[in-house]
Amino acid sequence: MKPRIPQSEIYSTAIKLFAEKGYEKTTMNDIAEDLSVTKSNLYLYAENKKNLYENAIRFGLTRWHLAVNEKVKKTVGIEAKFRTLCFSAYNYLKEEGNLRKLLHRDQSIFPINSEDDRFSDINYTAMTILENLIIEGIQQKVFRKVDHNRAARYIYSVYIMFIIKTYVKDDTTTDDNLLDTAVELNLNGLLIR
Amino acid sequence: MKPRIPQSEIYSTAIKLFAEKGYEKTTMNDIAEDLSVTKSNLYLYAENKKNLYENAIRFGLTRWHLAVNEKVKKTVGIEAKFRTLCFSAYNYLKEEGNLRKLLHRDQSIFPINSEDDRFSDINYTAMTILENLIIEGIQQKVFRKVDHNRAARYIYSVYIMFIIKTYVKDDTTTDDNLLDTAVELNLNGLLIR
Amino acid sequence: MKPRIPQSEIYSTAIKLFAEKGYEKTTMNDIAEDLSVTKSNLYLYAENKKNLYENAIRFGLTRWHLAVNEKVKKTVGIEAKFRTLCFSAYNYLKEEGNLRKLLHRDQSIFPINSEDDRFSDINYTAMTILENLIIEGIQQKVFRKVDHNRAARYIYSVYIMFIIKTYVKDDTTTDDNLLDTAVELNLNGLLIR
Amino acid sequence: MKPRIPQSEIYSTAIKLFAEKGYEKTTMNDIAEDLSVTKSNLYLYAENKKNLYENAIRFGLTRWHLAVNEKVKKTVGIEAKFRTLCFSAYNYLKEEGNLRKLLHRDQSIFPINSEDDRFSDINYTAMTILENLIIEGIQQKVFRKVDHNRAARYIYSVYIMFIIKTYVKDDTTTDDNLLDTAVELNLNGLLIR
DNA sequence: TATGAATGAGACTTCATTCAT
DNA sequence: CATGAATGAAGTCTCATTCAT
Repeated sequence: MKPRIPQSEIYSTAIKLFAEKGYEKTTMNDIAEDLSVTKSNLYLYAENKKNLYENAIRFGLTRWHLAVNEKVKKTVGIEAKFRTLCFSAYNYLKEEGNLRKLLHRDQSIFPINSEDDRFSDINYTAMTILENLIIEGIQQKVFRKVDHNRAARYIYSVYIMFIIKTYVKDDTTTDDNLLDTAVELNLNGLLIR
Repeated sequence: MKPRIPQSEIYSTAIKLFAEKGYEKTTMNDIAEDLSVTKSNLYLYAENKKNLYENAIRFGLTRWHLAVNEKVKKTVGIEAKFRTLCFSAYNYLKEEGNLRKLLHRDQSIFPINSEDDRFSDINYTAMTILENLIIEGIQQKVFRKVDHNRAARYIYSVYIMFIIKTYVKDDTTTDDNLLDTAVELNLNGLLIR
Repeated sequence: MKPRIPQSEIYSTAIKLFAEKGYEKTTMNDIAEDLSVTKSNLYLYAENKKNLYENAIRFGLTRWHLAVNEKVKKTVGIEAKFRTLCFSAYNYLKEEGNLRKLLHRDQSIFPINSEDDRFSDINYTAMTILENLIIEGIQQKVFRKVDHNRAARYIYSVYIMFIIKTYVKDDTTTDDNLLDTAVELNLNGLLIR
Repeated sequence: MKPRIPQSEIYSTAIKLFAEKGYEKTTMNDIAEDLSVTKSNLYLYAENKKNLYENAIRFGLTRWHLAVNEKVKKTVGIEAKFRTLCFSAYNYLKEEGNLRKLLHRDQSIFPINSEDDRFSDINYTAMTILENLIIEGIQQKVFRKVDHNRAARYIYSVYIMFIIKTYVKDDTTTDDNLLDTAVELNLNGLLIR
């Protein structure tokens, strides 16, 4: 008998298909077939379509944040951490094309306003990492005394938008320099001269 | 007998509904009803749903660009023109909530890369306005010698993203200062010091 | 183009099929096919399955009551009216096998308690005819002074049950004498000796 | 290891659930869960759903009849036996709400005609008790010379129907007087004056 | 004996699109 | 031009039943 399908596989597949065809055009059957499983079997793992969609995104975002956080932790120094945060988040999506495409498709995943944010919990943790970095920078007199919460929210969403849009299709051909510029720009904006 | 429905009315209605409920959730019937017309009658004006969607967007974008262009033409001086471009585009969307919501929903309307751009022709004209402004600025030695095409593309999409995301829901409550900052930042980046 | 299907035809067909196979086992497709119509077309006439079911019953009951009422009106004399009421109700179902089978299947159509009666409005009119008859009989000193409401409710439901259960399958072979006995028994119970 | 589940427990549970939600709406899973058993395990005890349903009813009816028969045996005198039969059958259902509700739901369990009676064997024994009582009464010249078989069948089903319909919902609030009246009425009909 | 997993058949419902009038 | 009616394809979801362990 086939082994239990791991949730991660289900979510990965769901992300892949939702990314490729969009929520509406992706049928539960598509996902089931891709998993070499019957549609009804898929319903053992997913309560319903919407649910599967949200959970898959949750799964993808969390994995992304974990990876980024890992890198940031290993870095020393405020400025360096800031750059690591930006670039590792960026590079992760370079690999995970499906997640990227999904985020690209469904912009509502990252609302600039925390109200009506279905993933506020996840987005919150991510933003908190950034905010803490800014706070730390301010305390260390590296950053200017900005409104750290607003600054975090702003930079967070700008990067998200930026990252998502910068990539092209499936290939990862992209203009890294654009990000360089953007990061330096923002970092500069924060630094005390 | 009911008069021929003007295309503009059809497109406006389509934009409104697609904006409110999204492409998939909006039915041809919804649109027809809103126009006080039967579904079958609507098919006299629109080849099919996808077609109607694209044409409606085309219509909306064009009207937007025309309005912006009008304002820019009336302005004198490179820097002033640049600012007018940004702010009038922004303000237009403040009024046209439906178009804004539609753009918000379907991010693929503004791909950063011209390939796979369904509206490349329209976006192209818009970007050209910007690019010409930059070229003119360079010629007048007001702007630095940047890659004007790339700069235009970049600034164009950043503004688009920014504008779309900055608005909140239906109300037009927004943080105008954020745009101020962004505009000045970019303008500064272009100017020769 | 095929003409609009009359509602009565839809209801008749629905009654037939629901009677034959029961609510759950009857599919919308079955009904549609029997009407030589597509399933989706059927949905133009019926909001949904449950709805169609209830309305079909409503239709059937109403037609039944109208027919009975017609006969009663033409009859003279309390006792005669009482008998006409019982027997014409009985005979009608003899013809309308489908309605009978449906009532047989779904006993909840005739709850002895008016609460939770989905068809209280229809059942009410029927019972009222009976009750008025009893009231009239009491006034004319033909019937004993019974609690006319309770008596009506009791007799109504006993007859219903009786009538429904007495018939056999499709053929109308039945023991008319049983009804004779029952009617006389109840009539006797009401009469002043 | 869990002990073998007694059949009686399975049937009781099945009756309970079928009574509450009806045949179609009750899933094998519901029953299994209520028994704290897996669905697949349930299939060790029940061949299939229909089968389980019928056997559960069989079980319930038999237990009912046994209880009633017990009481009747202990009673002396034709008339008294007749009353005991009616009232103990009635009172038993007062306690066994689930069985009652099930009978209420599925009227086909008691067809007035022995053909197409799935439980003819069980109903037969019950009716036989009644018929024998009538025969005995006739022999003792207490009852009139009626067609004992027909009388038994008639009275049996009227009582069944009556009993089932008289109860209200879950509570056992009911109009006992109605039954009194009915019993006396029928008994009167049988007695030699 | 027990069970988690799988499945196939089917249910209801929605809609873009066409067609006959 | 206009439209009511019809349709077909597809979509989500449920469940009795079986199978491999």
